[in-house]
Amino acid sequence: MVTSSIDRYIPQEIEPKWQKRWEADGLYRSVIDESRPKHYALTMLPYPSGDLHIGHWYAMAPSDARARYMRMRGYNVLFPMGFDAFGLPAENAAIRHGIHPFKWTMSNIENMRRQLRSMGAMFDWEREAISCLPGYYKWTEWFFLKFYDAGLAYRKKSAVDFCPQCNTTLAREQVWGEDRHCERCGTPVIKKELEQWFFRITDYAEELLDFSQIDWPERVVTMQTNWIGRSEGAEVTFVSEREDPIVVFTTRPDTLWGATFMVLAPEHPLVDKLTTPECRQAVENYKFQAARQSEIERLSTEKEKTGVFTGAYAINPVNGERIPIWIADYVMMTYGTGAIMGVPSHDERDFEFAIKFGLPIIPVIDRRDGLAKSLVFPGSVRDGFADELRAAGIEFVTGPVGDVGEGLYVILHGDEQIDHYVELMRAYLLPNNWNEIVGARWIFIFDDGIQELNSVEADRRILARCKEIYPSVSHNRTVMEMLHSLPFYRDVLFHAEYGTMINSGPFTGTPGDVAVKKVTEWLEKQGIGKFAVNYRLRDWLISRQRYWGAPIPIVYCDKCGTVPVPYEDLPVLLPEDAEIPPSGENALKYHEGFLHTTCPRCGGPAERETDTMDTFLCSSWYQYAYLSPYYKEGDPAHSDSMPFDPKEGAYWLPVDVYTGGIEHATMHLIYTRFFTKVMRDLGLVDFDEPMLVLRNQGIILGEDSEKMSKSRGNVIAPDDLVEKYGADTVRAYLMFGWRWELGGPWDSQGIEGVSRFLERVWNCVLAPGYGGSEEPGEIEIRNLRRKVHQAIRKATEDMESFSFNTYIANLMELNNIMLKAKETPVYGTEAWEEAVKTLVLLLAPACPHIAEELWTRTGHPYSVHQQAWPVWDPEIAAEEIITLVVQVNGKVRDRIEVPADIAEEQAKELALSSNGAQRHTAGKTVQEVIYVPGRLVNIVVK
RNA sequence: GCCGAAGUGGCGGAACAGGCAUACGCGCGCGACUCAAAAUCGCGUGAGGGUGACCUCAUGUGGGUUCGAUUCCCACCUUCGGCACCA
Repeated sequence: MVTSSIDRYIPQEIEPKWQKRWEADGLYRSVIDESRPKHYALTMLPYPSGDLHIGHWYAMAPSDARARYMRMRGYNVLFPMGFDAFGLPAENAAIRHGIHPFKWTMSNIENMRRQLRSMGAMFDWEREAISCLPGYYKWTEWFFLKFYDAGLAYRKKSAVDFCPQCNTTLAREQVWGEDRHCERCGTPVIKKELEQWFFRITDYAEELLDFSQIDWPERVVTMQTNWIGRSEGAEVTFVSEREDPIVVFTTRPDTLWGATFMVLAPEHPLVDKLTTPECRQAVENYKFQAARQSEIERLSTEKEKTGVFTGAYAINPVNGERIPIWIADYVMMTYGTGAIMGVPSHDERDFEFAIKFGLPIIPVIDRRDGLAKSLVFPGSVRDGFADELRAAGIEFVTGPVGDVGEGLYVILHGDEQIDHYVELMRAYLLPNNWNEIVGARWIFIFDDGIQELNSVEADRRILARCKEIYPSVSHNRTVMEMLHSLPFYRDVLFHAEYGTMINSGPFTGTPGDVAVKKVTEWLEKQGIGKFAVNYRLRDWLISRQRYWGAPIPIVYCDKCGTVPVPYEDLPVLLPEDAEIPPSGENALKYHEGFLHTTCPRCGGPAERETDTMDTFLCSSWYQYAYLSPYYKEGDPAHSDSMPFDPKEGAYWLPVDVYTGGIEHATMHLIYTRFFTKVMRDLGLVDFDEPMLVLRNQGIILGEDSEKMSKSRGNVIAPDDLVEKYGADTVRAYLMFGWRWELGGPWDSQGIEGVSRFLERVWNCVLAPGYGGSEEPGEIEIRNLRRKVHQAIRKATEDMESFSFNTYIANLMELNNIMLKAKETPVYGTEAWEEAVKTLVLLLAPACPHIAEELWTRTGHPYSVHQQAWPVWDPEIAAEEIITLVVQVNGKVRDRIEVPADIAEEQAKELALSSNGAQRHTAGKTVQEVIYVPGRLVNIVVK
């Protein structure tokens, strides 16, 4: 079996050899085979930037290994590859090097194909799909028309995010970070009012929140859930004094009685109508500022609230209170109804706004913690008050109050204490003074009685009284503003928790856990509001002002307006002779031949839409494109065409396992789910989710633990590594070095270890071993077989759970044990042959080339990649002798070797009589003996 | 601020479902081979103590549950990621 010449392991020789052979044989061609179960393994397609980097390898090589494992498990596996080929870098290259985006892209693809081949992955190249080829983007355009026909594509003028560097609008998902920068180039975006095309992804918001059919990582589910941002509440209709209904969305209808003002977004359509002549100028100025502000760079840290009064008033529908209507940029036109009710007592933002502009703040929800505070001003009470407090067990400290002397800072807990305090205060308060209790209760004690802060009216009354007594508070516009000037009170002036309703007319006393529901029901009955759900998710802005993308198949006709290009005329081709302006503007806008066309409806002159589609559209359906790339059946296309071969779809879909980076959690991974759900509703597929299982790999950092970048000079180039170590070593190291989902810094010494491992495997399999004449012992043979079968079990479990690092470690362990056995008479036995065969088979998914070479050299028929995954025999894998740990009071004191099937009583006996146990139980009483079969005996002593 | 993930030797990391912490690899030390070095092979390698058998401590920190906790619960600290005036 061993070849006579013990060649060295030279991956550079064997790898290209096998790659050629596999390709020539079509070994990885995946065709429909009803006799076998299918497995569609998909890994995210690369953008053809020109070079495959180590991150691509890290994503693809382990994915390939797993696809190969599934194949050995008997599945008919589809593992395709393609290129997400539209996008900006191609245009930038065109500007910089004067090379056409198409040429640039295709030559990059050529190079990347070579690099991908060097990986030795089982890609089925006959299913390759490139999104910038007309045969592909014809279908991307077709999807646009289908969405348009279904009412899911619409054009709207609105303020959208625009990247000045990329010269194009962006979807909300593509604007990242605190400074709201472009996901691609990092430039902070600006706002622009533009007519843009949108996809109605919000129609699917509710369904997109349902992850019950898919096994996706928790963090992706969480990110998508947060991104969609569902919140339940109510829509309530307020009416302006001039009878204009203003609808607000609130999650806290239970705080309605505390709404003391309204705020509209500056762009709200009612603003112009509501604004009174006196306020018009200020409102106009503010609107202008607000629009401009988003164009200036946003320094978003703790922006102070701004806003202006419109001069108009609305009536609070629950209590008839007349409340002012303001506009402010902290209210977004894009969320809810673009208008809010201001409840400053129970919303931090509204509180801040009300304090700044002197709007009344009335608490309407009780504090659940019962905390209240009171500041006793110096000289406001008779002597002995502090002693009374002490006697009553009331917590307080003495401290300076401004520069007027020593006061008492009192902290109260619960109604009983507060009532007692009020009593004391009434007895001790000196004439012409007042004292207030703030927090759990809102009580103002004057020398002639007490007043509660329970309405806007009370606010005015109390404030007037206070000003009378103490004129230096005269500048305050509300009671809360006055209280707010004392830092002691600040943390109890508002709270956002649920609690019993107070100061809320007939609802006063309603407990917090039912308040929202009760009020909502009542609102519905009254016809002034209704239950409502809001989402943070926005419709998907798909227009891009770029040349290098799939054209939006729309023409604009003076007579007929917006007219979709007929299906039969697809694709709308990108003109090849377009000149990319150095400004980076859209070349299509200046391409007369493209721009001017005839209206498909009336035949008159018309202009084409020059915006192209977000490249995320191309990648939203690529898993379907792979089934039958550039599908020709529907040529010319028709509304009822299929973008892929339904026979292929019926067999392969949906994707069983999807692998890729987490950075797409709220972009590609939401879009493709949306696409699939629309496709289902259009009757194109019969399932709800595109990918059943998703696993994310982490990121490989440079050796300096920093993100790899050319400027840092810490980039690891896979081509160099393949040249030095061979692809198998690179693949195995990428699987071994880190927890796959976490990634981490590259280690150029770590890969040496894996390289040594493969050399040891080579030698283990091929170099001659024991040459003596002793007969092998039965126990040694059993031990080897046990290890082999345990290794099969472990390798299988690890592959199932994507635990690639332990999968490799397990093979290293097996190899280490085999290397020892090799120097014994076990070498050459049947058990040895089984071990060698198993090692090669288990290694095949990770290191396909060396496995194929060793397989052939050990006399097996080509190909190792058509072999079945080994099966372990539980009986052979079972341990006969086990090490039983002997603990005394939970500490390991001894280890004893016992038969695996030892009886409990016997195990306990042996444990008790063991040296270690004896040492630590001597002179003590054994209280309990715990036996965990196969693991340990724990002796509890006292 | 909110949401999520992760903290284990010098390093990457392992540990079924609460049961031997540190598998596997890197690095390091010693040894063999060599005139020498590299490569390779062998042995050792969490910290501290003891001549020794052994003992004590150690999975971010502090508590708790348990016969027993890296694992479960509570609080906190650090790092990373996402969101961010979302009503």
